[in-house]
Amino acid sequence: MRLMTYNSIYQKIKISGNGCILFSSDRALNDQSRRLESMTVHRPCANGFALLIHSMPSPLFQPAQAFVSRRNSLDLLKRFTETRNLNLGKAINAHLIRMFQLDLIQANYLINLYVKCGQLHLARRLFDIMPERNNVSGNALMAGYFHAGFPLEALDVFKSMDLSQLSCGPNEYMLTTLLASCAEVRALEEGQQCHEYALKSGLVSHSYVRNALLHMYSKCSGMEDALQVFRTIPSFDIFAFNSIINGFLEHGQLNYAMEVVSGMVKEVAWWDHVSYVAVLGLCADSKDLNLGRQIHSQILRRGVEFSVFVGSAIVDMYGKWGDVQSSRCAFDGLLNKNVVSWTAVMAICTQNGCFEEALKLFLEMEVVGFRPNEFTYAVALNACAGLSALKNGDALNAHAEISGYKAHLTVGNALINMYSKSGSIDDAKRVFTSMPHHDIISWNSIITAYSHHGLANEALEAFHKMLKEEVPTYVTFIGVLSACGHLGLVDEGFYYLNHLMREVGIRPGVEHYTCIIGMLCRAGLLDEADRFMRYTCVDWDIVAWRTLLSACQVHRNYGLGQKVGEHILKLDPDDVGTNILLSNMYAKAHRWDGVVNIRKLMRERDIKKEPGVSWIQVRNETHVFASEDKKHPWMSQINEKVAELIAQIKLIGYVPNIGSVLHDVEDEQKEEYLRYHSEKLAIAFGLICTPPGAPIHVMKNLRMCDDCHIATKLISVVTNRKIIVRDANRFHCFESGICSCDDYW
DNA sequence: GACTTATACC
Repeated sequence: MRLMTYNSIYQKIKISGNGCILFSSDRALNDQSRRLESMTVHRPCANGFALLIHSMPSPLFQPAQAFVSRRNSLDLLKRFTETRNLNLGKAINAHLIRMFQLDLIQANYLINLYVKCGQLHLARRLFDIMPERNNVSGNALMAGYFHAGFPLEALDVFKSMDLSQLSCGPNEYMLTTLLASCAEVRALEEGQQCHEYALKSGLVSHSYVRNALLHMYSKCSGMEDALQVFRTIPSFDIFAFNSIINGFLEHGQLNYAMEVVSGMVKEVAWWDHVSYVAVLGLCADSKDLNLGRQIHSQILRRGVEFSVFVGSAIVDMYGKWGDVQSSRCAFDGLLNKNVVSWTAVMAICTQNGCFEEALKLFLEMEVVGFRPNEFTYAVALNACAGLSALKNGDALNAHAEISGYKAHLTVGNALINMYSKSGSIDDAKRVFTSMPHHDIISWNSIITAYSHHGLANEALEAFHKMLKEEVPTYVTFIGVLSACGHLGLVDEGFYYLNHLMREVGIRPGVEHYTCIIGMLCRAGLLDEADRFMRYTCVDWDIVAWRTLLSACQVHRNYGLGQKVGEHILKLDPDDVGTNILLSNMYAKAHRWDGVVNIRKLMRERDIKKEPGVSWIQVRNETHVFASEDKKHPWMSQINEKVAELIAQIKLIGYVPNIGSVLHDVEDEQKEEYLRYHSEKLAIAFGLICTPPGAPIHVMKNLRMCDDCHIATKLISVVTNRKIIVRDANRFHCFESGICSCDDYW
């Protein structure tokens, strides 16, 4: 009877091609056999094995004789690896150890199983206690580390291995993994050693090894080395072509990438979805709309595997062309979405200024159950930065902290940017100091942040600290030179421009030269700035000229201002900013004929001044105020507050700047107009809605007007509040009657 | 016997 049952179980499992396990306890046998008999045919092996193995620790079920044939154990391990069945894999592991059956091959199978189930620590533990290891054991673990994003650990495993254990040197598998890890950590020297070994051992003729070599060189060194390997490939190899295109793409050598693609066109039957991803990326970067659309339709026509990779690449391509609509459309049509495609579409929205849309997508993504990753947080924070949405940014900060992503560099960097653009320089600084590591982006972000907030000394101090750790970049010097401008450090500015930049090999661009113009202007050296612009061989843009014009307005140098203004209007007669600046300048000089003239020209050319709008976030809601806006539900309270504030600040010297009002009306009415400037309304609303002492953050789409600037300084005194206004140009931090811009903006 | 290469979001 007992034997029959054994046999029937054995046969059943054997017939289905699985394992064979025999136990001796009567009860166990009866129980198990009954359960085994009733098993469904679909997963007899897994269930049967689980029942038997799981019963083993119980004293009732002591196996008198448990047996898994070696062949069967390997079959089971293979199956459990394919189905990622960690528990049964562990059970076999326990069983084999108990039976003193665990040999090298089985252990290698197990390492692979643990690796594939994402249990690197288990793989590692097994690896460490193995009495004997070979190429396969090492490589299974190394590949595990590599794929999990720990290439350094993969290299460490290799270094820690006693190579005499390998009967021969590393085989083609291990060499491939080694090269891939070197590529990832940009270890050129080690990669070259691998190359030498590959040549000596003859493994270089192996296509995997060759492709890994090619990829390693394209990552760690120039494309020349990669091409040398590429030329040794005897026949068309899609892997190699894909790697070469991606290499050129990463090095920004788009023309070469395009050449390779042209060469691939006749082999188009062999393209795989990675090729499509690469070519779509090329079309995105080179703005080749024609080819991009062709490729997109070809993908649809040929029914190319529409992986998340291909989908995200299409979303990204349309977005990089600035076509948010098509990008969004492509995204909505994706059948396979993942965090990356969601993040891609959010990034596209953010890059094209659709910040609210990006934040909406972030919420939607969570609703449908995708967890954001570090890139998602970075993108969402950038969207907040674009909106100066401090509250949302704060919430995201907490969110990222809870989910453990705050420790990532990209998130830290995005937080610095968000806090800085939202007017909270203290928080930006706090994030920067609390970060365990800084990269060049972190440094650039904090330097630029200090600069924008007028904290030029801090910016330069950070810059000098940075020089001890990192090599400055193009962006670094924009922050540094604008800091020099704030401090009036003309000599230092020129030193950085002419010497330090050359020393580190950065060619100054128009942004740097514009900082120099700003610096000269700020120091009152308007004629020098004008001369510098006329005699330096720089492709000056409108922004640069407007910097000079704006300075003429501030310094009341109307003669030069008129000359510069006319020059700009020759370049672009429709430039709104210039027209407004000129008209303000004429108004300041009481040159009403000039004002009327500009307004007439603007009317004729149908140039409309963007209406002034200010906004403020209170308790997660954004309240928008336009000038002379009467729509806000709290308007009567706001008006009352404005009147109260004006009365208070008049006592300490406020005189309404009615000279700046262009309307052809009585002075009293002009004063009335000034009261309804959008920033005053937003500030008053902020004061009503926030507790005493809380800082007020207001954003404005245009440059803050002179009258509001004076008024806000005084309001910061009478209310004892810090008021931070981000206008079109910069931040103004009003505190105790002083503004961080030193009245120059 | 088992283990290996390239791709999308910052």
